[in-house]
Amino acid sequence: MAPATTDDSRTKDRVKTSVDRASEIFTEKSLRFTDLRRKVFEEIASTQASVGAYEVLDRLAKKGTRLAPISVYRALDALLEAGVVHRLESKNAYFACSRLHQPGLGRRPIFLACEKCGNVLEGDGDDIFETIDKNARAQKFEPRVRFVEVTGTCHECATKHKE
Amino acid sequence: MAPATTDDSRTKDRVKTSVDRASEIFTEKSLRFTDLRRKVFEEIASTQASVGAYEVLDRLAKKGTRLAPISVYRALDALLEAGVVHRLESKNAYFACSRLHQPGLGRRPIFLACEKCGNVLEGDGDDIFETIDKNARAQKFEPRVRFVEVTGTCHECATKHKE
DNA sequence: CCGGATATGTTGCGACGCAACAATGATCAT
DNA sequence: ATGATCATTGTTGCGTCGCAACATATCCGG
Repeated sequence: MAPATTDDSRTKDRVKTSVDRASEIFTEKSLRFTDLRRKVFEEIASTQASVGAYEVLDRLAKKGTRLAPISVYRALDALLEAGVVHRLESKNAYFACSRLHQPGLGRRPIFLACEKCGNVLEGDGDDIFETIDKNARAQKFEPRVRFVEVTGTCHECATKHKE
Repeated sequence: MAPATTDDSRTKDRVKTSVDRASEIFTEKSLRFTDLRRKVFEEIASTQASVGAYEVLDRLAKKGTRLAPISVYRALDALLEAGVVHRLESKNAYFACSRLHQPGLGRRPIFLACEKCGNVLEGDGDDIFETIDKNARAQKFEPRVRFVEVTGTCHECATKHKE
C-alpha cells in the first residue's frame, strides 16, 4: 500500500510552514516570536476559517495552556502588528495571512469570507484601494485605514452544495 | 437684532427632515415607524457621528425612556432593514443614512469615518463595488454582502487642525 | 551582572449583542 | 364588534468581546 498522506499530516505541514514564515517575519521586524505568540498563532493557522479570541483561548485551555483573555489579545496584537494574522472587523475574528503560503499576492488584500465554511480568502486589492482613495479624496477626505470585507460563497461550497 | 439661527434650531430642522423621510420610507416598505423606532432614530439622526447602541440607550434613559438593550437592538434592526441607518462594522456603531438629505448619491455607499470628529460621510461606491465583485469572482468567490469602511480625516478637521 | 525595556500574569470591568418567553398592541376577515 | 393572527415591545438572563491597571517575570545591551 502506498504511503497515504492524511489530511492531518498535511495540515501539520502547512501549519509548520506558516510558523516558520511567521518566525522569520518577526525576526525581520525585530519583534519577538515568543512561546505564547507562537501558540496563539498555531491555533489560528491550524484552521482556514476565522476564529474568535475566546475560541483560541478555549482551544489552548484544552491543551493545558490556561490563559487570561488579555494574554490572548496581547498576543493577537503582536501577530497583527507583524502582519501574520488579520482581523475580520465584520466578525470580530482573526485568521492567518495567506501570504505566508502565497507570496504572490499584492500588498493590500481584501478579505473574502465564505458564509458556509468560514474560510477566508484574500484578494489582491491594490486597484480597489486606489479607487477608494480617489473616491475619498474627491470628498476631501484623507483616508488612513481601509477595510474591504466581503461575505459570500466560496467555490468549494458552491460546487459541493449542488451535488 | 436680526433673528439668529442657532445651531440647535438648525439641528432640529435637520432631524425633523430626517424623521419625515424615514417615516415615508417605512411606509413605502410597509414597515411600521413605531414610537420606539422613531425615538431611537431621532437619537441617531441628531448626531453626525456614529453612536453605539448603549449610548442611544443612555441618552434615551436621560430623557425618561428607560429601555432594555434588546429593545434598542430590535429598533436598530428595523431601522437598518429600512435602510435609514447604517452600521459601521469596524466600530460597532450606527449612524443615519445621509441619503435622507442627499438623494443624489449612488445606491451603494462606502463609509468614510473621521477619526477626529467621528462624523461619517458616505461616498458613492458603485464603481468600487463593481471592482470588488470582479475581483472576487476572479477567485470563483460569489459575493453577497460587502463592507467598505475607511477611517481618516475629514476636510473640516484637516483645516481646523492647521490653524 | 545590573538596569531598562519588553512580555506575561492577575484582577476586574465595561461594551456589545441577543435568546427565550411573556405581555401587549395592531390588523383583518367574518 | 370580536376573535384569530401576526407584529411589537417588555422582562429576564447570559455569552462574547476587548481591554485597563497594576504586579511580576524575562530578556537584552552595556
